[in-house]
Amino acid sequence: MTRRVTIADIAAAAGVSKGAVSYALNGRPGVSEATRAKILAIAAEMGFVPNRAARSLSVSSAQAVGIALRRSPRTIGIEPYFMELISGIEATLSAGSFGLTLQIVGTVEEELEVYRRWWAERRVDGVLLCDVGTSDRRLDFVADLGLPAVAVGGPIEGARLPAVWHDDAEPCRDILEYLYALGHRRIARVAGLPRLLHTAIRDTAYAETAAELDLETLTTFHSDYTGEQGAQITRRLLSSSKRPSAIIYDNDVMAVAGLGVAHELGLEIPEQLSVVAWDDSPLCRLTHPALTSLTRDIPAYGSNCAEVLLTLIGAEPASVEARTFSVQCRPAQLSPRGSTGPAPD
Amino acid sequence: MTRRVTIADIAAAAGVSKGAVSYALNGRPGVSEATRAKILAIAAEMGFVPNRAARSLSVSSAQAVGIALRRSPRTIGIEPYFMELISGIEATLSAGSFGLTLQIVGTVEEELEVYRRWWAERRVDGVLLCDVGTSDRRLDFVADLGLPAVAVGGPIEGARLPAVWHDDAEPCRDILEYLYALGHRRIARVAGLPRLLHTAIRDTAYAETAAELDLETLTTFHSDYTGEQGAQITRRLLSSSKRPSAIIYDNDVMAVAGLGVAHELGLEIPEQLSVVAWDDSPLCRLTHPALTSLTRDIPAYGSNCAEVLLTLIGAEPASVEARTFSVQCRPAQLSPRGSTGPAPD
DNA sequence: CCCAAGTGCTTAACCGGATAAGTGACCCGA
DNA sequence: TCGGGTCACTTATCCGGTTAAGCACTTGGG
Repeated sequence: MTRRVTIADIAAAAGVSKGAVSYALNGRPGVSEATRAKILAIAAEMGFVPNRAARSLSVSSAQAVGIALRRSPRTIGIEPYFMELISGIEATLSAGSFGLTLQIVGTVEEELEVYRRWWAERRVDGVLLCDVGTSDRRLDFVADLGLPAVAVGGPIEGARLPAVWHDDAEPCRDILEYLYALGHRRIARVAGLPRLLHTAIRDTAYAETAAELDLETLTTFHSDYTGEQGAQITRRLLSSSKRPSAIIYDNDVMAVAGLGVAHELGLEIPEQLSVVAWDDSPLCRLTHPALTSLTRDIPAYGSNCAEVLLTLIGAEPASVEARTFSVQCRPAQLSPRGSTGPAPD
Repeated sequence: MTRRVTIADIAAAAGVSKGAVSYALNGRPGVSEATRAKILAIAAEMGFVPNRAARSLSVSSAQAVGIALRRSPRTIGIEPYFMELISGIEATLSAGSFGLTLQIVGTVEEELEVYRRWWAERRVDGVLLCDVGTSDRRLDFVADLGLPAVAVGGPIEGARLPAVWHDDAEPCRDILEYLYALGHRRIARVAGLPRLLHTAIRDTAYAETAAELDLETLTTFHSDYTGEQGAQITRRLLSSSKRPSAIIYDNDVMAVAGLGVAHELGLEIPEQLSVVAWDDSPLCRLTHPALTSLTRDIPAYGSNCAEVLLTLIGAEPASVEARTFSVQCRPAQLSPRGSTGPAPD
């Protein structure tokens, strides 16, 4: 149980003052190169690591960013998306020697309260807002608070904070045109929560493309992203007299559940039904047949978001451009696999 | 952009000294009840939240615990286990107003380095060690460091720190006896990483039970828990001349992948093959047929671990019992579903 | 030769809390 | 009436860093 080393210890060992040690360690002028080298050597030898609280108190920065996730404990694990996102975020943060603070909340009110507390406590220097909604109270809330934040999703019109997002419209067109080319005319879509921004964007894009092509029907059912609802909606869809020949799911979990229901009903995939999933996670390759899906690099996306947040935190408060710019990532690419094929006659 | 309120602000507003405010807010003697009430009222009105860094610096506690996960960014999302665990941990921590710091690392060396840094920085008051191995360098490392830690897994003989664990032997017997009762005599097992403690425990338990029952064969293949390896091993197993009539998987992801391979080979489940999965996540109910699996309450498990860690952090350093006790949780329960049935003749 | 500027370091204040020690005012009992 | 004890608060110091200000000492230009 070694004792923690402070700059006072180093100062004593080097025969200089605390101030000189601080200057030397932070690469600031005020000490000669010879002294600096000596201090650095002693610090390294003693295994010095600055006390985070002391530094935070001095420079008013926590060297940490926060994420508050609004999910139920039972369903949070099933979607690979978040862990992949967090993993990407974390990679960038730790490269910049920032920490990641995670909190799971139940309601928006709780989430806002968490942001307020983090801000007041100075526990984090900024936050990442996930699950951006069409009208999202959190955006103004954190902006009013003056808490640096980046929206993981967009684009957001009139935003007071940066957003990092993928174009969702293009992949929607890609999917529909692909299915159309395969001969599908009756298509169903099991969408996510309607209050989420990307759901709304996809809704519009699908509707527009469906109108351009001469599809017979494109019916959309909104769900809560869980396997249960995905299965339930699929069961209803496949039992109806006018069964679709293809179903598009807004996430991978519902697509897997839908595939299960198709098996349950004895349908051959892709001969009798084609299935497409958003968010290509390893989950899409576990099933048989493997799921045709829209591939995005989620860890890279997380890294992007974290980079923008770090820039924002480091930026001068005056630079408004830095606060409202938004980054558009490469749109998702369609990865055709075994779950899609020509429409039945 | 409101300004943060400090105890000096409250002191000025109440017409008392900083010290009196501190006593009042912390419920310590030293102020009259009338003054205390007045100070509390003013603090509440001004929306006071103590600066975390300042308090940490004074009391030498970070009010946070850390988790370092050793996983690749690409596969970290697929296993629901971790997110569920974290969610349970988080619930307990935030109830005790502790924060959770998460870091993802690549190697053991990095992980140890993270613990050392966290300790030196005083960024966390304690850590949770996941994926406990049969001979785990981390246990001694954190103990030597004097960093409070709880092992998420066990039991660990001669442990210098508390462990929270489930009995894994009993469920192993349950599974084998259940499959035996269904008439299965040729059983295969796709196990996890052999270096992990619970894999070793299960290895032993299966071997013992297999010896008691008069099973024809129980072959075990070790894997890395990924769907790829699960699929690959399953493909080999099912293609062999002496095909098992039942396969037990050490996690849900491999079981789902195995189910996919069985479909791919045209096998009827459960008529021709029975499948059992460990760790009943929502994933097990997405497939068709739904997977028979071993149900544990992972969020509750996480909560338990966090509680033990909080106790440990709060405990007097002298109390050795508190540092080495271990908590055994309710063993996993077998939840039979559609993926298991009588053995074929 | 002397003053100004620069170098290299020390000193001390500060961040925002916690807390030991100090200080009156008051009460009580001998 | 006076010493001792308690109460209610203030003062001052500390935690471990950062940083403005101060201070010797060197150097160079006029």
